[in-house]
Amino acid sequence: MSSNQITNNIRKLRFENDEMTQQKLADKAGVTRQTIIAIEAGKYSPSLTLAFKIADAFGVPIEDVFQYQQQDLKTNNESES
Amino acid sequence: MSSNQITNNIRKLRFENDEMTQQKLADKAGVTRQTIIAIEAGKYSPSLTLAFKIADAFGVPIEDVFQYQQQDLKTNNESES
DNA sequence: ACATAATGTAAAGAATACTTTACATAATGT
DNA sequence: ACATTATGTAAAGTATTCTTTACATTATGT
Repeated sequence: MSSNQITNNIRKLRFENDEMTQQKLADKAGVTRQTIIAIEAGKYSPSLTLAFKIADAFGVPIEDVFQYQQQDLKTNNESES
Repeated sequence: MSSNQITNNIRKLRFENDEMTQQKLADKAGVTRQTIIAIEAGKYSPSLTLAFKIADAFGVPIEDVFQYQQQDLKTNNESES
């Protein structure tokens, strides 16, 4: 239940950052490689703390790494573009 | 151990947003009032999903609500090969 | 051929986030 | 005085995240 509403660009960012390995990212973020694998694969979403650490590892804001797919909180009409 | 490294401006943002009550914020974020109380008081940090929902409730990016106090950033040179 | 590095799956247990229920207090309104 | 609203504490239970361990596959180097 409550499947994951968060997508991410971790794989893309790893390759853009000198092909950083999952292990290297795990070290930088202070978690295990398994955690990186699971999050990168979208199996579950990280804690906010880990999200900050991963974003820091790439030197970008959280929003550049993770995107929240809001399904329907309510009809929040914000037509942009 | 591993006490919370995340601070937040929820209380300030609530009052700036027409004195939004904790209950109202909880409704908007889809969690219970207890969860809002605990996070606002810094008892624990939210999941990334909830962080996004709370930021959305105020119409601001996550960084405007939550700040990561990084204590020791890991040096880059420890698994260089 | 063999070793090593990088990625992947799986599953049990520990740690943390979140819910539910219950009760308490101060402030406001009738 | 009484009811209602907003905030707070606490504690037990559920759900989710994260760790630990083990093993598999593909690619690269010697």
